[in-house]
Amino acid sequence: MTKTSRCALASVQEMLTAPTRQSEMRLTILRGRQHLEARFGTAAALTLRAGEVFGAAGGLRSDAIYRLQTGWACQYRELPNSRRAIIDVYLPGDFIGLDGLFRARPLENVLALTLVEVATIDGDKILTELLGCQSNALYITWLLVRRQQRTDHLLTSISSLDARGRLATMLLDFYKRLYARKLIAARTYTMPLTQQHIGQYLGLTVVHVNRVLRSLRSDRIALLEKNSVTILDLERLRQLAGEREMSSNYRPPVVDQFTPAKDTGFSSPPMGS
Amino acid sequence: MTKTSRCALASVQEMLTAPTRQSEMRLTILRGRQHLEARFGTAAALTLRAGEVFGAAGGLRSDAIYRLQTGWACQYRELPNSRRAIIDVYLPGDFIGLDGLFRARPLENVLALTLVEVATIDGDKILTELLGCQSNALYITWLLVRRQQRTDHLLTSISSLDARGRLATMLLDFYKRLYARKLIAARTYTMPLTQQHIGQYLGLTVVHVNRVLRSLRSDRIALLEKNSVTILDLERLRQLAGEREMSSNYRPPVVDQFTPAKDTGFSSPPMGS
DNA sequence: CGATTCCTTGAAGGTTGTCAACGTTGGTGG
DNA sequence: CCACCAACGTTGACAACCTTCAAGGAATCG
Repeated sequence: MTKTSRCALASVQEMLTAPTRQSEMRLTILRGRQHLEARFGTAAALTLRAGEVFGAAGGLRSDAIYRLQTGWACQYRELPNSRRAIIDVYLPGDFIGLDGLFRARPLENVLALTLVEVATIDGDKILTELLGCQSNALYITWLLVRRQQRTDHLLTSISSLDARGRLATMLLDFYKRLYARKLIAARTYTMPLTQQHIGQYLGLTVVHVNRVLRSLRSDRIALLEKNSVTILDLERLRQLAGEREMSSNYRPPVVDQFTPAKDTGFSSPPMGS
Repeated sequence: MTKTSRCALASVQEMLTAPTRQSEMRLTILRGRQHLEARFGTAAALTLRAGEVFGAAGGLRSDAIYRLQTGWACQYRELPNSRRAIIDVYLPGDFIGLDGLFRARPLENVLALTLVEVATIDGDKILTELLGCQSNALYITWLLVRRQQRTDHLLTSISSLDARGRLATMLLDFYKRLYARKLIAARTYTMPLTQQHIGQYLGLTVVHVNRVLRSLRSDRIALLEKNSVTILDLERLRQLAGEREMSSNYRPPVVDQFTPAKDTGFSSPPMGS
């Protein structure tokens, strides 16, 4: 623990960097995940129909925490315009409302996109309590950072790609997230967003979303019909989304280390052609 | 302090809502803030010139935490396009790199926009350590949520407003943030972003930013020249930004409760005409 | 003083939004 | 079972917004 011993190790750590140092942190985070899992395991489950708003139903307190067990949901913001912007889409396994400490009212702006089952941890100061334990705090921080990264990604996509690129990003994104949780195995998935929703998510009009989807279809890149997405040409989709070309030594980022999947093991979707 | 007395107060708390219940949490968070302040007080200060990238200079570890003491900085993302999207702008007083736990390398994508002074807390597992204390964890969570809210706001603005609206949002935003920290008192402030940066921040081209700025000037709404912003017609600026009209009982949101300002007291800018 | 970066302006063309109309689907009640 | 309705999807024409290309002016720094 002396200053000198740490310095002596510095160069070694430099070379090993992440793997070793992270491994102990990983264990701590995993403990946090297990703890939160256990909490949600015994939690009251709530069912919402498509179109219902979280917090409107049920006497939920302002700082409840949710975990989406099945179904999709989204968070939105409204402008006096009567426009609506969708800022995040939640998939099965996602946590919702971790920012609840700083809300005044119950979650008003989260919408069920399908029939949805949510586990709810209610309580007056639940977050404060959870943050009292280091491993929980680490896990919650990790979850908040994940959410931030999703938003940053969407923001980048919207502010620097055209409609085609944004659509490609979105389709790819859902694919990766679903795959990482073992919710799909092939390049097809059901996506309950309506074209209206897609427009609100990507900052486009319904009409234009429709046009671009058609062009993606006619170019045999991707297919969306009846809530079902099929990726036909992954490589071109990635190009459109502005992702870097794959080199031989490319290692896809591990995106979902700490979200429990149906099956443990690898967590990156097959990206090869 | 008995359970019954708290229950008896429940209905009263309902009416007062936030103030009372939050007050104890506020104290905890404030302890966290003081703790972090103290940490940064003794921290090494680093100086960067405009255009320099954080983490490039100095042997900073991957999970260092920064606090911007003076100057502006921004965080960006790059696309293979060779395009660049600015996803957040940091003002004096802001913390940078709290998501560092989950980075592999030192902060590469934060750029000094001016001459910048940053206090740095370096160390192998500094975040893990900080999260071990409840009040720190609460404060850090609060900071992460603030950052998320900024991003959400920007995202909403970009995805549902035209260029005029986005510019208005940005000008208003900086105004509010600077005002809340007592860094300005009037409706004028210096803003070191170049029009190129503004374009990258709002998803527009330089040329168009220039044109829209000109139109805002000729409509006597706002003025930007030589890194100096002057808000001429606050009410119209707010309308453009899509903010709700002010009603008589409108209470502006308190945005910056826990960031130390030059002076304690109120923290919402004057919004009246 | 040159060189670089930033700002400014015009003209042309592409992308996206608006408006309007119609087709399709799914649910509901007679 | 059919008629109806509402929500969603689809298509065309046109206008508005924004980008691209190009070139010149202004400011800043060595």
